[in-house]
Amino acid sequence: MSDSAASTRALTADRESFRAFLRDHNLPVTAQRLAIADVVLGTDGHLSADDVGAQLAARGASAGTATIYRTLDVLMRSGLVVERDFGEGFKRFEAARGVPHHEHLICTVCARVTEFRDERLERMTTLLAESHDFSRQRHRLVIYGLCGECRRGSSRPRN
Amino acid sequence: MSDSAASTRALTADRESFRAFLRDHNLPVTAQRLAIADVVLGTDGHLSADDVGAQLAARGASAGTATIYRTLDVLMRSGLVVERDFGEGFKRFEAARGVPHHEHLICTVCARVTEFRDERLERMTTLLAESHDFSRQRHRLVIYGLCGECRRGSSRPRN
DNA sequence: CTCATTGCAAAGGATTTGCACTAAT
DNA sequence: ATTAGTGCAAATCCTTTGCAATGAG
Repeated sequence: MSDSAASTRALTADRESFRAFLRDHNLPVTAQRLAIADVVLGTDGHLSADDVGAQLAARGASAGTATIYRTLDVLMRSGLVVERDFGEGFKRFEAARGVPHHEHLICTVCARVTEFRDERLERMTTLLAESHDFSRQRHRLVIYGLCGECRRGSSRPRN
Repeated sequence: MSDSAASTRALTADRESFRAFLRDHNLPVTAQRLAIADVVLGTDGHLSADDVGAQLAARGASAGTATIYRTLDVLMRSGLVVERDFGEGFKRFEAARGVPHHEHLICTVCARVTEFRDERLERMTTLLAESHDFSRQRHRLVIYGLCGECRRGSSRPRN
């Protein structure tokens, strides 16, 4: 099975989940909501609100800025999308894809974002919190560095 | 020796470092710069630009918003202050106090910020980056949870 | 005296909100 | 028909910038 087939199938499932969420909450199913959901749930990237608008345009659809933000909010409340803040001055949105939690590696040259999960780290953060009289609820780790491609100089780094 | 005596001494040293930095870079030593430096270097908290303005007012001093931001920028370039983004929609500024790097624990009830440093974590992030073909430059870890006081219910939690 | 800083106000970018209009149920 | 959603523009929040007036060296 190809990656795109897998992602299409995942998208279909999530799309249905979103419709169900809207129905269960008596929220109208609008073309804009579905289009925005398709964009965000159908990508494994981390999109800004602006990126979502651009993706809509690329697909021949469109939605006002306010609608994009409002729909992203609905998607977050549905649990299908999570919000990320990498300290760039704006938020990014990522399909939750049922993944419980993961960390991010960000390339300081090309801004590529890579995800990973590590159990030892999960345990370590719990212990670290406890040793400072905190009870851990969640954590966020971002590692900044050079990705392989940029380090090997495929394109000349600017930093 | 009391804590306040220690922090006053540290403040004096940092204040001098800042004057030296200004001199070395042919930057005028102004009353505003010194007042802002005093506020930020004399606190071990994490202040927003707004907090700095409020602290200035509390001390009978004052500076325009632009000057506060511009001076915070000078302080960061001098290495005496570091910028933090906890995803609140604005930046916070913290006296570097010669500490090379540390993580943050944030209480989700009272917003208290506690700092700590852990060598194993430093090493682990390097290894995690390497295992994903990244070369680590720096990282940021924030653990959210309940601080001891809030957990013990000194004041009733809202979460 | 000369050049950088200051403060104010205007400009900016990201996000939110008010409101008349349109569409879903 | 109702009720909520949509788009636009105005408003907000944090931060930066332009520029005339001010102050440091």
